[in-house]
Amino acid sequence: MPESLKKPYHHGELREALLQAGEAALTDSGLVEVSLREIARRAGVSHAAPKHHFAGIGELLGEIAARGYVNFTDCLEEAANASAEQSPAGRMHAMSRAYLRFAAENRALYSLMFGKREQCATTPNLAKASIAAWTQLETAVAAIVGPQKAINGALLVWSSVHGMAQLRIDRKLPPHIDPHSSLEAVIRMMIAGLLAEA
Amino acid sequence: MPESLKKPYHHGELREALLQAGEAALTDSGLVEVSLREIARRAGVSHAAPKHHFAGIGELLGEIAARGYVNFTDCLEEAANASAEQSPAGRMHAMSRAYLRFAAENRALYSLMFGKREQCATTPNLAKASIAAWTQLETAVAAIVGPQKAINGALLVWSSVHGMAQLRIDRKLPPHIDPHSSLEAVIRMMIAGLLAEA
DNA sequence: GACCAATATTTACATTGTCAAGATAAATAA
DNA sequence: TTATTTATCTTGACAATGTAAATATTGGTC
Repeated sequence: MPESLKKPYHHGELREALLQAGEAALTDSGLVEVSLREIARRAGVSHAAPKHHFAGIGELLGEIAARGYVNFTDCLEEAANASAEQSPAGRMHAMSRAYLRFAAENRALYSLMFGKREQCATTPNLAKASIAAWTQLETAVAAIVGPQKAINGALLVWSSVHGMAQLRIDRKLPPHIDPHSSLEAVIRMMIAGLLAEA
Repeated sequence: MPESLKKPYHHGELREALLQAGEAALTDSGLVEVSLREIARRAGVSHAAPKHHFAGIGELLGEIAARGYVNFTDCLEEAANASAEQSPAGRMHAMSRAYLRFAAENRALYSLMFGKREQCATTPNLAKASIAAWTQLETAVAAIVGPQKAINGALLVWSSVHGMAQLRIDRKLPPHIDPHSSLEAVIRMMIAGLLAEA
């Protein structure tokens, strides 16, 4: 074996490599099946190597979730700005659609971000990123119902969209329901509920 | 040790005992921590004894979830009938409140029922009980928006109430939010969204 | 060049879920 | 009543996991 192919004892970028391997393992194996040892295998290191970069699997998952939140917030922002209808309600509709789309396209990551794995540790990065997401939502809602009722309004929005996303991911909806075809109607009703309060 | 205290080799009612021990373990240890071996310990039998009554931990959890659904459906029915306001919207409000109450009082069981543990197997009992719950909800919604729009309406209701319940259980709401105090307002807005569609 | 701290590996241990092989008792048949 | 079968429970084993401790290797610093 030539010297140039021998893998070095020190990885060099292991922390970043573990985060990426973790994200890949998440989409491949699913949230429940993913394990610290498997992530280490994917990164090509021993099972105990992650210890020097993360206190445990919880911290690793927490950092992955934090990165997920950043991406998530960007997606929503982008969708709102790209919306044809630039009224507050129109922007909210676009954001809701983007929310559900993100959840459908990142099932395991979404479940991790929103509590399906209790091992996931609330790291400072995660706390910051998740608060940013909430603030974004609350701001968008305030543009509809005013700052006074923004909290309750945001709770309605988040609850309905999160509930639908999670029920869909977990396949807990009865078989005669096609969530995709009902999606627009549910968002419309939810916003109607907001407007009634405004 | 007197003969009368010596525990018999055969339990006699192990299946039922395991279900009850499982429910108890669920509320004590939480959904994530609960294990088949711990349930067996609680029931006072060896770790492999459950095998003769349940194919695996998934089946045991599935049966526990099924019993949870039955209890859940009863709670909602009872709340709707006990409601002072007997209009369809009033009954729906009472049911929503009962839903959130059930979730808050049975956190681990609720999370089990609604998909937080993928190991949970969909046994025939579970399938039947969960469909009954959905039917109950859809009927109550149909009384508000008519049978035509009942599916989408029920999806809105279930999504918002489930989302709020799960976010609360997982403590994923930002600290400045007190879900309990927002509860009534969110339910009201959700029903307003329904009525707007009617 | 010697030393030290950071980073990886190896080994070990307590858990878990599941399976296979025995032990025990209850039900059934002779 | 007695023998046999069958259901139930225990014991022991296996692979897998997360975590911790001890060891090896390397890069940076004096």
